[in-house]
Amino acid sequence: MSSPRPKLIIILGPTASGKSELAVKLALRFNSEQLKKKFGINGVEIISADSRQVYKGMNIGTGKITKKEMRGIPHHLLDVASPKKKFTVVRYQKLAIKAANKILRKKKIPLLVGGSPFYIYSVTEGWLFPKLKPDWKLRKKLEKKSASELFKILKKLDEKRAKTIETKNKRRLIRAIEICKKLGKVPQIKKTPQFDCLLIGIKKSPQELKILINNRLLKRFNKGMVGEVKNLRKSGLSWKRLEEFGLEYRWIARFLQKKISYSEMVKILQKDIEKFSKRQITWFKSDKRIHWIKNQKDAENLIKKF
RNA sequence: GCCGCGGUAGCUCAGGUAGUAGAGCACAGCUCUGAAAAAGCUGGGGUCGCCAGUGCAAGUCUGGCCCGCGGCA
Repeated sequence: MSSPRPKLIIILGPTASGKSELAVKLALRFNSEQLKKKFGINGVEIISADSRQVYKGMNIGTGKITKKEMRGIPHHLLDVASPKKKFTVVRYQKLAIKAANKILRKKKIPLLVGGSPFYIYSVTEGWLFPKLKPDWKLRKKLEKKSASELFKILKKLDEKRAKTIETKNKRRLIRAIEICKKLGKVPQIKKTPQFDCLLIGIKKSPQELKILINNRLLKRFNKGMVGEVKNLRKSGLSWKRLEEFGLEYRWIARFLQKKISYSEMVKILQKDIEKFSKRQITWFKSDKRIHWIKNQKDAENLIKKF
């Protein structure tokens, strides 16, 4: 047996559930002299686990925490990439693990906070992704083929992977083929978890969540979210790129292109964010390790025990 | 009152020549091996406006009635 793994606390939950705010409150609490002494730590720092907040210039639409709201708590992995460039989960994983270790070296506790399940689990599970960068040129070529054609190609290259892959999901099929072309086969994924994780989930009823999403959306528009997208456009982002970001960026882009009206945009966006939150919940729901909490006190108690 | 057009899933609508109904959206559930706020999958739902007629068989043909929309008077 190796020495016990360092501790990592994760705050997760659907969008608009109040993760960022809770995280700051918890951090402030555990930064108090009393608790620092009690647990023999130097405090807490926050690492964002959000696949869109990593981009510079995407603030209102991603609900990125402001300097003021941070209340002096250091936040990592915000604004670490240009929206012009593709940022992927492997890059995130690397940076997040690096940040966590840096925090631990200061004898502080890292608090991973966010709602991007794929990103969160890449860190907690320590997935070892196939060591192969995306080949965008190849992808573009394969994109022209139909799903069934792609499936046939994959079946020839790697029958085993073909058995478990979704036969109509072109994006996944293309990635699998990409891997086969370079590595022969799609390797089975290995896990090397590096941290001892405490997973805390924020629980909200569907009705509650719907209201929170709606109110937050209107607030974002009032804060100038449309202007933010215009600025991104001005800085050289294509409509296609904005489309890729999804949700706010996708629908505002369509509105700015006059493909939909303002009221349509607001209505569709509201629905789309609700659907997104359901997808997040689907992902978390099957994870029995998550402790679902109702309030800050529950979280504090869990962390103290941990 | 007359003439047109329409009444099919919660919504918008497809359904030559009759053979017990489909699509998109919505809703519900799910997947996740370098785009993950991405990309996909599965499912529940309809006495086809009402009544009668013709046919072995009627959203589908015939007649009547009801409702909505447009036009004429």
